[in-house]
Amino acid sequence: MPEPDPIVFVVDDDDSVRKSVARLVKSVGLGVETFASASEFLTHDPCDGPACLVSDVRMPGLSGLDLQEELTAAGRRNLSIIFITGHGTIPQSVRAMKAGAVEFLEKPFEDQALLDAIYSAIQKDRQAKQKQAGLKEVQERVNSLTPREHQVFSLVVIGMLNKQIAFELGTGEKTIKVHRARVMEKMKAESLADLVRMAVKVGIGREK
Amino acid sequence: MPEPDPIVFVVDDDDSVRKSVARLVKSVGLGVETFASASEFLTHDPCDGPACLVSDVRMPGLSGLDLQEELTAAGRRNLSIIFITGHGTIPQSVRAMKAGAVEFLEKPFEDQALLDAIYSAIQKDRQAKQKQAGLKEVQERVNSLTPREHQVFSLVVIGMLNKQIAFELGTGEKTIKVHRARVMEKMKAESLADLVRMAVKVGIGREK
DNA sequence: GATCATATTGGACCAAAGTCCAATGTCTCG
DNA sequence: CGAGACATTGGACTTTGGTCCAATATGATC
Repeated sequence: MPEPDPIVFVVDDDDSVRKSVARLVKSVGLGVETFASASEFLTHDPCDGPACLVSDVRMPGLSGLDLQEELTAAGRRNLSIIFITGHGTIPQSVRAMKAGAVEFLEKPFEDQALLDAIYSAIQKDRQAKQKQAGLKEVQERVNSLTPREHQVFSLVVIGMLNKQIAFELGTGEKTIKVHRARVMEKMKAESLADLVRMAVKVGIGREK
Repeated sequence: MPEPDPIVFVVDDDDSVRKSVARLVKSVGLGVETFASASEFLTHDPCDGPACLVSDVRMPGLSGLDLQEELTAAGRRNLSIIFITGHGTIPQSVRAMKAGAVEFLEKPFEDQALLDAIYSAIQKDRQAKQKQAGLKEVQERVNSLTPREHQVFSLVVIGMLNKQIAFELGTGEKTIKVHRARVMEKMKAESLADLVRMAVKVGIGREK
């Protein structure tokens, strides 16, 4: 499947900044979409492909930091963010970085500095999205398990024997085998090792 | 095993700052050790218990940021760092936070703000040390494996059958069983699930 | 040469897990 | 009420893995 081209979202109330950043981004062949306010950006649909956000800090209405908070609170997307600001403060930059921002640039900045940050942010976003896609895939398989299968799954991946599981669930060993086979099939696991790796991924059975 | 009391290391060239921070830290019952320069701190032995570092940014000789770099380069310890500064800049704070600093405070700051940062840093340090201890434990077991055992280990944890492993290594299935049993014993794994979890921890056999 | 760790193989046997077939329940839906 | 989907349970059998025993070969070290 061909990966969509990376898109850079630009949020700034200053028209001239939007335009100049957009021009810069386009000049290196990246896609760009601009927004005049944080709330405007928030109405935008999340995108599938790799992306990042370049946002001003100080804006009428929602600030850039508020926007960052909204995005992480919404949870649905973990967009990599780069802040640019004319009159930023250290507490602002610290807060932004703590919340996971990739870069915090003071105006005026070198074009290359912004581009470097953008490349880095997109790369980070790409990896995050990839990881999340894998996790979601596994999570869906887990959700397709019946309650009983889920129990068996949990006990199998912490190393319990069928016999022990049967005792634990108050049933026969033969029964567990069938459940176990269904789990392997539904989880698309080719081996127990596979299954355990998936369990680790979704955080099942960390401790005994 | 009783955990040692947390220690706060303070690095600042200003004697009065060292003293006032030390007093503050002691007042809440935490241990404290002060250093007048980054290089002085670097000669200090790494400590086992939970700890954190409060450092000035601007100092004669090695700066606080240089110190941070040295510590991460040395690699031996991942101390949580809190920076305090009288005349810091945004680029400095961004660099510090990118490098993993817990907090970056401008003087003057509230006592409580520093204490909050210290508690947070110690907590983070505790978790990091705990995780690293677990990892080191497993890594040492892996290192105790003979070359052949290591091969078998790698193949077992990606889900291959003894028969397949034997073919892969050009030897008999019976032999693999012996190696496999040794691996389980040396790795102190009680089950295959256990073994796979350890492999995930040390990053062996992520992909097939 | 003797000792030790490592790698290798064999046999006999048991335990565990996977496979195939069959049979209960327990739902919802028409 | 019956039909069908699904979860659940069981028996008989095969394959795989683990365990106990023992044995050989190789290389390094002392």
